[in-house]
Amino acid sequence: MKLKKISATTEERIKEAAKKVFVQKGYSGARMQDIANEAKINKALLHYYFRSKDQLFELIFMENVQKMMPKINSIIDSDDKLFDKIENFVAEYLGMLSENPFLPLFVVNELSSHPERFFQKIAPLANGNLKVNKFIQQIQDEAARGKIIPISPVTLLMNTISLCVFPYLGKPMIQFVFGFDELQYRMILEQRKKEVASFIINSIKK
Amino acid sequence: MKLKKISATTEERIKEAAKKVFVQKGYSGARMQDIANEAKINKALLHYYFRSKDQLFELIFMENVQKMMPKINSIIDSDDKLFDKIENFVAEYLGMLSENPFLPLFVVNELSSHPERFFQKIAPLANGNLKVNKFIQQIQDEAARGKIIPISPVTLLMNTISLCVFPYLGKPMIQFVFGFDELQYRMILEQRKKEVASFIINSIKK
DNA sequence: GTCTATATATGGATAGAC
DNA sequence: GTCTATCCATATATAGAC
Repeated sequence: MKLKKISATTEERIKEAAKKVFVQKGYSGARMQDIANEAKINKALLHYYFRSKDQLFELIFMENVQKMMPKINSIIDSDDKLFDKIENFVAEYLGMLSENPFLPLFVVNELSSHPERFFQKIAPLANGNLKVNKFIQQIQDEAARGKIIPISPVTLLMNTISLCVFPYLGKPMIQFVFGFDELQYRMILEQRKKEVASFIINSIKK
Repeated sequence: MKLKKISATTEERIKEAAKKVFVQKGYSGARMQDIANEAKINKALLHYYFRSKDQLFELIFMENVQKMMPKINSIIDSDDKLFDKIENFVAEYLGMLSENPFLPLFVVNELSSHPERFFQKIAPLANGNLKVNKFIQQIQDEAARGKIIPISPVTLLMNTISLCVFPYLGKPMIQFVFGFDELQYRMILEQRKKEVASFIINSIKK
């Protein structure tokens, strides 16, 4: 019996490969040859599908950045109670990160080294503005009711994101400092899914 | 009256310039020409002082990584009480970061994109192992005495480092998401020096 | 030590055959 | 659509004058 085509289209293979290489090496570290090798195709074909390195990068970058915002917004802007919201946020965010472990470094790194690329071309489309109004109100309400300590919403959000994201950004550094191997580190990341929310809630609970 | 030479030696100027450029653009993003311009000298002179880009980078990288470890160790390994230790650690660490705001991205980025460079050549010298024994003992003791919730020392340290470092790594991202300008962000970073330690202590205190 | 000029290598991009 | 061969710009590195 004839098998259905297993391999993805060339275009898809290139995008997969490009993501892998860009994420690993950053824009300027990545070589078109690396991407071609990774996709097991010829270098010229990259240019056939995506005119230039710049265009290929922008596409990959966009596709991946855009994944992040909507999810975050829908949680931040939900009607859940504050503690539930924090738990949902952490669960959702860490889940997304464990599926895209290199995305934060990719974003942070390229945002830092080529801010102009981002702010000129990508930011206008990405609509990066968080919907924080409801969230701010909740924090103020809970503080007024004496349920949590007074804390600025920005601080709370920054701390939450820090606790979620840093272990992915700092993976090699942390592994080095603590001496963890890959398996150990994966277990630690897994365990954090349980720990992080309660760490945050503890710190603001009265 | 004859003034003492104000300008640093050429070698020093190159190192300053190289740090600035490498930190800003990463290894592969940095151009020797950029460094030469920054140091206001000729490109050839770079090679005269430091044979190759690779060697220059390694030197800069090393010098900066080595700054981090000893300080951290001396605090972690001190005889201070746990809460004091956390406060000292955060104060010291955030102080260091505010003097070297781009160092974390530099380290994390290069560690991720060129792990081989680091692990082969740099790690053996840097002696990255944290002295955590005393710290572990303290946490276990305090938990046994019911002063803090049970928490793994690794988790506590990772969270602490996350809360300190991430705002520097994710600066452009956070600025974009929250819409902060430079001044606002600097103020937020400044404010965190007061907030972070108590956030952590709150979360583990019973 | 510092410069200008140049050699050499690398990597993005294109031409043209199939 | 996919390949090989090639072009061309850029960047590292060196030679050699001062």
